[in-house]
Amino acid sequence: MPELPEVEVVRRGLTRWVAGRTVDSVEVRHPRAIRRHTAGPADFADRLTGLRLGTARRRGKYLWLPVTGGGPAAQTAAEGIAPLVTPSVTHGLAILAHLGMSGQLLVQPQDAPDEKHLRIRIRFADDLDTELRFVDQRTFGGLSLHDTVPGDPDHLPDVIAHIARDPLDAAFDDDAFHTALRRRRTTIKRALLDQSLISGVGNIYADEALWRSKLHYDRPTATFTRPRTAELLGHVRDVMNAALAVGGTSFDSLYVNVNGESGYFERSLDAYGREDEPCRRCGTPIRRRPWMNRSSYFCPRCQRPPRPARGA
DNA sequence: ATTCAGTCCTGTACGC
DNA sequence: TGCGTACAGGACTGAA
Repeated sequence: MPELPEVEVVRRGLTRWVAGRTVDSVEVRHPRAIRRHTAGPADFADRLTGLRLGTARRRGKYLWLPVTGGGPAAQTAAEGIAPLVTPSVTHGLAILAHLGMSGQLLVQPQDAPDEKHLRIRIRFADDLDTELRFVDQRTFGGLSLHDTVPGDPDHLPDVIAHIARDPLDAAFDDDAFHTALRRRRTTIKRALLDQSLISGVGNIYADEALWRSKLHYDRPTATFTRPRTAELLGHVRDVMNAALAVGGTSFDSLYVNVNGESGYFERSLDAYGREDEPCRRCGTPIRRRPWMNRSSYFCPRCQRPPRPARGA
């Protein structure tokens, strides 16, 4: 499942292979893949055509491409003629992407066979002979076009303004996170998955960071001390950086790769998916517990459950 | 305001 | 073999 490290790999690939290119045509093959674009598939395709893509950005698991143009200069470019004036004024628009559970953004030769779950195809007004494809088996992900937050240097799409910065963002505020954590009346894994508190952490990296921190997923956030929060954040960053280091090997290829090809999941996970396998610290079998319609993996010895609250 | 259950989707694995 | 069911699970929605 694409979480922050995988999405970052895609971001780099997008910047390398499609930034600076101008959209020539858009084909929406499955309306659900643009369901967040409420004006519908035709509007999405029409408005995207002629726009020039900027450098890909990321916050947590969200990706976006700020776009410029749409005016006469861009139309000239769409006809394959070099524009006299490069459009530089932002229209305050960005293409937002979320990969969901199974989404992939692929840069493919135009004559490559369609993938079985190809949802959106974007062709460009140049002679590079490659196109951008959104492929998504389960259609939890999608693309959409949005206004950006006025004055935001990263051209953040307005619809994700509520998403917190992620722990690899230089502007992530550790102290503010700790304060917000203490204020919540919830448990630590729920908090880690709350994208308005900290973004980019999904089920896999939550379990991994908790295992590294020797913390049980049901520990109340109100019990967190400043050092404990700092240690947890350190482990979140470590596990994400480790994944990024492995997953980052494939972005050099033509393919903007997304899922699992790094092998990271099979080799390096300590808790997630390891039910009944020995804990790499103490040898106790890892347990799986149903949790919020999914699973939590943990070591019952290293990660002791919290003492039940009095009066419970 | 905050918390949380329900919902969307499809391929795979598994028991009978 | 085929059928039904559980599971993978991010993020939005709406209710409490």
